[in-house]
Amino acid sequence: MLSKKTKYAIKALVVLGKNMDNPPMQIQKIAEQEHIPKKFLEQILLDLRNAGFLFSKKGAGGGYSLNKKPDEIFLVQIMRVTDGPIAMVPCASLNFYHKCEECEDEKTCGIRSAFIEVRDATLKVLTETSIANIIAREDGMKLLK
Amino acid sequence: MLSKKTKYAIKALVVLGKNMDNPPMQIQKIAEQEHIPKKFLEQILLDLRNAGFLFSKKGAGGGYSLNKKPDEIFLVQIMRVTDGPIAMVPCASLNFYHKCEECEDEKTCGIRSAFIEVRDATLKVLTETSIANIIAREDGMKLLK
DNA sequence: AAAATGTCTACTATTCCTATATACTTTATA
DNA sequence: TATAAAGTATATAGGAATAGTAGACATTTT
Repeated sequence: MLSKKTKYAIKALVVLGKNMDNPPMQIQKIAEQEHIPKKFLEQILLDLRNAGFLFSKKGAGGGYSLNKKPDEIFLVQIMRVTDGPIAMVPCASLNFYHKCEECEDEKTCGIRSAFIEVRDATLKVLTETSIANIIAREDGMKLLK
Repeated sequence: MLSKKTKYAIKALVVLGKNMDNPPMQIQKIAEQEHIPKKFLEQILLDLRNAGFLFSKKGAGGGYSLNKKPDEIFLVQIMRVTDGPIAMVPCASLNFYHKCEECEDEKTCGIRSAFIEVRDATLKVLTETSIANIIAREDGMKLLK
């Protein structure tokens, strides 16, 4: 399961992706609109900003906006910042690898091998899905209603 | 990430899958062989037994053996017993669905839509990979060494 | 100067995971 | 039939991670 932190992060990025043509949006407003606890969201937006996804402006009329184009921000990037590894076992992780203490021989571990496949299948979707893509999905689904 | 519980569960099933032609194997022996805390493993094996994967025999000469053929036990089934949902967001789960409290309209949620795709990609591998398959991988990798 | 915003650090509460403890039941066999 | 060798079952403790809160601070606009 995603942490709520990651889910909120994606939600915020989607909102800001929809807000591209407007002035920066305040934490307060995002929090209300998406029903996210404001103080929690503050921290999350800060992380996203420090990771380079967001631009922030202080003071009156300030707020947050995307620092990249919505089609240049992918789920996999967000998740690695907020949740860490994508893989389901540490020994199958590309970016957060570490050895399973109990494992005798990783090289011939069938479980690891299987979960590398899982990782690759997951990664394919996560690296292909951008904020722009999510917005497009929503536009599509709203039309169908 | 998988819980250790699930990882240990899979390890135990693999060991027992390799032990098909022999008498039942004791918790103690599995625990030692796989470096799993014995008391923790007891609970896990009990869950697997109650879920129908294992057959157990009490008393001297007792132990655990598989209750199904290794090619009839799939990762997805094990994970659902020990960890629960496969999906990364509750609203995208097939077997453990529940609504995201903060979500306004699930029907047009692009995040949900994307994570249903992730779920399906993950599920494809997990439903195709059996204990027998994992054992076959290990045999294959050992030959290559 | 005052108000509106984001920044930063620390703290707390809660939940979940991992593991352990203890008492009990069943079975084999000496 | 007594004893030892297993599994069964439930409770609980400790720790780590997650979720959320508080408060003081910094910057910018008006």
